[in-house]
Amino acid sequence: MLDPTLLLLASLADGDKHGYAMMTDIEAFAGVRLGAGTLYGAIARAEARGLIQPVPPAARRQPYRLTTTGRQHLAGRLELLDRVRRAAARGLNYT
Amino acid sequence: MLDPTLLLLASLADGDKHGYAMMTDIEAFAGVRLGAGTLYGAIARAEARGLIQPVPPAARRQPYRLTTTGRQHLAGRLELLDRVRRAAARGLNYT
DNA sequence: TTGCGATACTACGCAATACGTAATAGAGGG
DNA sequence: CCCTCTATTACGTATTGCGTAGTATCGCAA
Repeated sequence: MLDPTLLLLASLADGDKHGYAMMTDIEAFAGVRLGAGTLYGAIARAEARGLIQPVPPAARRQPYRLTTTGRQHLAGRLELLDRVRRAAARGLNYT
Repeated sequence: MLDPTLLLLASLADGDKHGYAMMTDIEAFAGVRLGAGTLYGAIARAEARGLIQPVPPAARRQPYRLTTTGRQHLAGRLELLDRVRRAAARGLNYT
């Protein structure tokens, strides 16, 4: 309902992060706490789609980095969402 | 992947519309054409959730209207998406 | 007048995915 | 020593996205 992929990519735009760090970051900026299943599922799918890539792990952590594709995908998605926002603004008094 | 519910609510913010009109409207403002299954499925769910309500039908058309709840839901969702946008802008050079 | 594309929706089924929960395990504080 | 936080894996279910097919009306052009 909230597209965890978008949240995940937005979190990684800031810099490399491992799963749990994304979880807390997303909670901080979006106010939603993704469950483990949701988050790690989305991470696996994003990696399979080439949107993110794993970077050398440290201890129990597996950090990920946005790929160029992922960055483009994120930018495209934000552009689309902005079009939706403008469309909604036609009837909604939303700035 | 694109949350048809958001698109549908954004379309209805403009004024009452029936399914097919939403389809063409959404295609116009977002550039995506939702399949019949996607759209009418999302409409049924949005109605069940009280986000939209049917208004008196004309001929073969069943128009819908945003409820107050739906309008609030849309506004909340747009606000959330704007927070995501700002978060993404931390690392992405996106205006 | 018929044939075709657009309009408008219903129904169905599969595949993807969101989401909750449990299990595992190290680390640090009280 | 226990509890909470960190960090991830695994698993089941329910929702949902999405394609396709089917039905039917309408307008228009050949």
